[in-house]
Amino acid sequence: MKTPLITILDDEPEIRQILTEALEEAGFRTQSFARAREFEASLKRVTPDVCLVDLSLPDTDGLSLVHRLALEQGAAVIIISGRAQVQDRVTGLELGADDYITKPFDPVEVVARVRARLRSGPRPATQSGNTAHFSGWIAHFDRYMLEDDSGTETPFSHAEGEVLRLFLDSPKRLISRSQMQEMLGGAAGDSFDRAMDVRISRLRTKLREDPKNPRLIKTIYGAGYIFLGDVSWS
Amino acid sequence: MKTPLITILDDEPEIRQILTEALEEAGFRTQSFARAREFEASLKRVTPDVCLVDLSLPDTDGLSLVHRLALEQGAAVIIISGRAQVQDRVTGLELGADDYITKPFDPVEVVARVRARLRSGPRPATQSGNTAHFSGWIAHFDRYMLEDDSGTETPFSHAEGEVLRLFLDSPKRLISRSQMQEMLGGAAGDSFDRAMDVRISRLRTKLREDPKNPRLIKTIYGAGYIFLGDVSWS
DNA sequence: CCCAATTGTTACGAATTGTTACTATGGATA
DNA sequence: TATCCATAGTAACAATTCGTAACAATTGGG
Repeated sequence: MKTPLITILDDEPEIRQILTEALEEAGFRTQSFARAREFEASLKRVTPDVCLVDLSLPDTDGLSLVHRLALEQGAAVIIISGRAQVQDRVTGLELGADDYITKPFDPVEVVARVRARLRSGPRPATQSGNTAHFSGWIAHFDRYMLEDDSGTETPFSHAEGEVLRLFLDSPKRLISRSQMQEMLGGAAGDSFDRAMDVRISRLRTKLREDPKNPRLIKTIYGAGYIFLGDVSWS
Repeated sequence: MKTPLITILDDEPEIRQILTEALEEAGFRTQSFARAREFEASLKRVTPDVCLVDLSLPDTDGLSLVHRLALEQGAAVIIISGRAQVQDRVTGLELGADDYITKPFDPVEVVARVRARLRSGPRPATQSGNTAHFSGWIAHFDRYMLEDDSGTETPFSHAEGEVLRLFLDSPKRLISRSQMQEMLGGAAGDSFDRAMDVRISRLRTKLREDPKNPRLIKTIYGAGYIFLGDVSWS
């Protein structure tokens, strides 16, 4: 994993320096800018992992900048602002910021919040894609088609697609039976809903899985299922 | 997408009510709990999208709960705490919380921060904390596989994994029988649950242990078990 | 209405887990 | 040391959960 890149956008040199120092101490790469114009220019070349943005900038309306950032870039956005009213924080967050820190701040806390944002991974694409790649397969949810590594396509049904999407949205994590019931049919009422087993069985057939020796959908007896395999959406 | 589920864990009824009201007003489903025990019981059935957790709970150490939540569950964790020191906030975030809100809070801001967490999607599968090395063995909890020093892999079951994880979380410390009952099934109802012995016996078989001459799981007659062996997680 | 595709239901075999029963061991006591 | 008994190990059995084939119900198109 590359060392994450954090960008700082603030017009006060002192703030920039404090943040830069603290972040580099913590092992991150940093870039800092005083004005939005330069900041946006740099975005065309590199994509930071987290952006720290001060709202009170001379040359732009900070909020609209945050809005565009949050929408277009994959970076997490943390607002650092002197405006501490609840209303300010709420509008900042509603516009798409991932966190809101008020001045004066403690650099240690800023670093901790940056780490928290990095942990939660890259921001999901604004348009959640409907094509997923995993372990040699491609699932086209727009066409209900499953494509194997040789390019052969097999159709899958709506019910199968629901289960598959559930797995692809939470790979490498235990998904309990009741969670599946809730997210899919919802009618979990009395316990024995074997329909779910059958759905999974049919999906497994299409994925050419052997449940005794699963490469993708692993059964955890008494607990649920885990989807192994690295998923990327596009 | 179904309406997100937010769980609230706080021992003050008033706080629970305020948060429940605000969140339901905002269109979320909610569940609230006063004590960690009930909260954890419900986690076995459903996975919330965001957990709001008060740290000052009567029946558990809130921080370790947060740590487990963040590691094991896919839910985002927001700490709500009366402790407002920077140091408290930093340790909360470092342990895996996604946000930290101090009391007194404005419910509107809480809702905005919950929305921010939902935007950033489900927490990515925990890359770290799922693999343990010990005495030539490697336990892959993400795949339920046990790898010996020659690289041969053996699957272990959910029940075996629960016991193994308990040992690996507290190596070289006495683990009493009642502790195991409590942490695992919890169904310690009538006293002598030999199921635990059987679980351990089966785990020992997989670890190729001779209980007469244990290298890893040592029985302390009348007291419990001790896991010998140096464990490191990655 | 008929047909085909999809989905749910039932039934039975297989795998995992809990329970019982018996054996072995540890530690106390005389 | 010999004896007793509570505790632990585990083989054998029972109960639970899961996989899936076969069949029934539902849906949608002619």
